Amino acid sequence: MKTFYITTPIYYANSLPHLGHLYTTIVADAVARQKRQRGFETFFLTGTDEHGVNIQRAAENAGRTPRQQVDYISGELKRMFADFGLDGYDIFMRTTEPFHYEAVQKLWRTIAANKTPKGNETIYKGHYEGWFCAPCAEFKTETDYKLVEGSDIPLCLVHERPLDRVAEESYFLRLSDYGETLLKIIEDEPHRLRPDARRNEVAAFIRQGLQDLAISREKKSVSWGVPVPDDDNHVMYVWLDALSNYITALGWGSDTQSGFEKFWPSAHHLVGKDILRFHTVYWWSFLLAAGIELPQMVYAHGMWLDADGRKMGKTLGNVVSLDVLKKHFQTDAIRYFVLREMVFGQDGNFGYENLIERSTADLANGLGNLSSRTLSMITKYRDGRVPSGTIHDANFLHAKRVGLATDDQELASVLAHARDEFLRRFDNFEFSHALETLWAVIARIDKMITDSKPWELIKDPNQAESLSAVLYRSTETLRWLCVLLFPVMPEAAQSIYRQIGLDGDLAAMNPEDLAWGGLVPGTAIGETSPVFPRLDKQKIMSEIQELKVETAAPVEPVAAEPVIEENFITIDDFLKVELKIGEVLVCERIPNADKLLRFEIELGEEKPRQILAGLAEYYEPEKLIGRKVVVVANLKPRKMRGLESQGMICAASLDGDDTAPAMATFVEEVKNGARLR
RNA sequence: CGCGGGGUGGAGCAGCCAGGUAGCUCGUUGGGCUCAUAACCCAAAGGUCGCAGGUUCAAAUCCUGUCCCCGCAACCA
Repeated sequence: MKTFYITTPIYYANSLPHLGHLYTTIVADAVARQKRQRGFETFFLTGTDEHGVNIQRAAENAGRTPRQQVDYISGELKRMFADFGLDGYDIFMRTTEPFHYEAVQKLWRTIAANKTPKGNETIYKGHYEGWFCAPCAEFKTETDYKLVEGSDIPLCLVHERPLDRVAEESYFLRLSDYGETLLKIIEDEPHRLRPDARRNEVAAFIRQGLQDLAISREKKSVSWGVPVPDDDNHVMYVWLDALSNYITALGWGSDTQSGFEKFWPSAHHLVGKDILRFHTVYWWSFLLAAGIELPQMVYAHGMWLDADGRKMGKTLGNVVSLDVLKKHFQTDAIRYFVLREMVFGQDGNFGYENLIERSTADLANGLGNLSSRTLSMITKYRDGRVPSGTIHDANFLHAKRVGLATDDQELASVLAHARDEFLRRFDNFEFSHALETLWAVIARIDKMITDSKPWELIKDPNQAESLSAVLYRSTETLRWLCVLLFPVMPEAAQSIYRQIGLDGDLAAMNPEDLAWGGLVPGTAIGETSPVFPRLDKQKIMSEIQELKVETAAPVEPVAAEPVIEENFITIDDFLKVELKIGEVLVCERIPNADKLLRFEIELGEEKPRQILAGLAEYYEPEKLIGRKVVVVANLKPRKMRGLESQGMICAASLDGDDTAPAMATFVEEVKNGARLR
């Protein structure tokens, strides 16, 4: 039997579910459903990655044990999946499962027993000292962190949080020996890494040269993880532990490997483009080192941006809320939207308004309306029974007169072609294009109905067969669409199917077996009701707005009281800050810096001060020369771009507002060096 | 020359890899129709496919250069 194995990433159990989790899982769910329809024995994996120092921290912050933390998050994720009808997975993998521990340890041993392609030991013990970011789960080099005034501990650029200085014994995987092998695979077997643009990116990364990879941490610094075999002092690095879930979940390394043997050869990983490197360079190296076949495909999809194409983030407040989605939208509409809107592999825009518009245009006005008008006519004109589509010779002329084809052949072949194209596109992960082909069919049927004017045919006894044919063709097309669309919108498809009067389970119907004429004339249609209720855009948008205000509001009063108290400073505190008036003598741009301006400022001291400020985006340097400015004169000097900045220029701006700041100045004449107080 | 993505009618996008009369959705205007969830159908207006070269019988598509926008990185006390 044909098999198919599809995975989402296992989601890191340190934060609550968000749109990204929902999206990848919807895609995997749709693919899995279609493969099942088509007779593939399918295994669909999702789950949580539950180890690492970051989860230890998240647990501490929440006053939980790590175990409670991961139970909580994986519970929330399961609940979210249930809310959105994503219950088709075969395993909810958790890396804290005992069987996973055993299997990962076996993987470690297997790797250690092998040699690299260059004949070296795969794993060796060494020392690593560096700045480590727990959320990223990786060591940071100079270019990956920033230093902040008054602290020797750098911040991670991604997470804006202090790094840990990690100087410890560590096991390393000799990744540096695998670069050439990896490159060759990427070049010779391009289907394993998609889409193309991402493949090039990964290849470029490998060509830069691979560093050996630390694959363990000392237990004393990280205890929450899988122990390294035969060394009590070490715990596995979280990526090795996490990535191997894709095989341990199938039983690799256990007594019963049959699942692994059956499904692994057809493995397809869906990942966000942010974790592609881990799923190719690292994961593939682990597999190569262990002598295990590589997955068939790693597909990196894009990210959802907001309606204006900006990255979603808490600071911008433009994050799509799963609660809002659940409250206001049908899950099938959401599923359709994400699959239709995003060209798979590229980034896409997600706004509630886009979702409403597409739901209205494609689902309510398109598919829903076609179903509605067809079934309604069958009720009114044919006593609720699907009529025969046959037009006999005697009525050919009548049919031709209203522009109706006398047989079904053309439509049947259009549908067959659309079906093939849909499946081909779907197989190729081109969901958006796949769906387009079906909507072209809907438009065609709408046109057939409008052109043949059933409401007039009903008045002419000679056109009885023409009318029946129109209704049959439309209904039969709907039947096809239900089978094809089931993976994308299971509930709606099944609902329309039932309304047509059919009671089979679409999950088990192979679209490849669809044949024109499968709908038996005489079938009594079911009870009809709108499948996609019309959405009132204004109403929904204002409700969403209210919800935002409601949820945002309560935070403030609670925080307000104590904070204000703390925010007062004494006059002594203020006098510590030496604010002086200075005159700009020199102002110029600094090469290779977009934001920095270099100033020389006369403060009534022996020498002018050199001060750097991030104003280049807002001011013409030449125009600032001669201007009086307010300078913080006793700020600790700091180097930027290799130049020392000996103070700071005061300017007004709003937090989170990226409009131009305004430099402080005076209306009256002030002498250089005058102090503000 | 830091890395990547993108510039196609009013808006959002597809087409580009495998050159051959520029397409989709929404919007606008006019018309038709009434079976249908104020829906559906037709028609029209609207594009120098960022710009400049080149290859070619033929370029949105391939090549070279260039400008602009968006992420990321650097830089912003």
